Amino acid sequence: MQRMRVADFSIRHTIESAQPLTFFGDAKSDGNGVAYACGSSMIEVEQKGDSIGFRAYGSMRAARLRDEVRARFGLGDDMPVIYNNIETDAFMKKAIRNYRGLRITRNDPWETALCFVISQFNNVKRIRGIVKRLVAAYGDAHTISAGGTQLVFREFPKPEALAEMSVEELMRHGAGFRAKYIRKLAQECCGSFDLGSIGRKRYADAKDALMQLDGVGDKVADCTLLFGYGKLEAFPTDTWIKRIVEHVYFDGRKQSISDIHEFASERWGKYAGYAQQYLFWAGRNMKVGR
DNA sequence: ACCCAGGCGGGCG
DNA sequence: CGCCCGCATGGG
Repeated sequence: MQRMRVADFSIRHTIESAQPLTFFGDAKSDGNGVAYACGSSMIEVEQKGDSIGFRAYGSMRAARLRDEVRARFGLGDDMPVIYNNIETDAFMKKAIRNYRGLRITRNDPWETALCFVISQFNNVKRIRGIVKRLVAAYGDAHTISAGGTQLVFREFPKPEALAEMSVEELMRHGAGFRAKYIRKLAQECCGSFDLGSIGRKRYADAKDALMQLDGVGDKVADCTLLFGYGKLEAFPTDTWIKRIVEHVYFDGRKQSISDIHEFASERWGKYAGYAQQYLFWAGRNMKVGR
């Protein structure tokens, strides 16, 4: 078990706030830890006060594990600077007070894109169920021995595994009308579409490229850029964010999606993604506009 | 029963 | 362009 001191970090808020880890990781019962598959390794992270402990089952060197955990949970983000930039008003101030330590996680782009393609016109509980059934059905299995007992886990399914499944087969896991998008996304990602090149583009170009994919629109592209590529200026605008922004900043007046993008970009700039996650989680838990 | 969910593509004006 | 509609499925 390695340990690391952390400031301005809450693993609970981070893993509960409907990020990719919510969809494929398993939270500890007390909410202060999570286990997730990272390639062929299983990683466990838990938090006690201002330090985290973490370990990997499977072949992962200590230095690589440390880098993975640091990157995955956004522990390199300068939270005092970010808070200073997004604490623009009373609502944001309260959101930061209530959810301090919530970080933007950085996940595998393929995993992120798939999770958010599944998220469309769906709810968090069902998204998680569908993702976990896909992992159980199509993820490569690994057995690890820990203290005399054996543990089996499955890694996230590779695009190659999903690409060869029929739409009907994928629908058996409750994916509904998204099954055709899942299949096409998988085929593209193990075919001509280069997910690696997206990260090297600037935000606007990367978004245009992602939106070429069938089933990836404005919102899924922004989620993929934020949680998969760490592009913190992305401001995913779903029904919750739209309603919250209209309620908090426009006195309830309806705004278009592009109005909201423009507003967020002007107000929070390169940290709009962080503002979005605090708005989303605080507003959703307060049922703003509901 | 009815409504909605971290939207998207297609068709229309 | 902007607007409107249908869409699989299951929980509240």
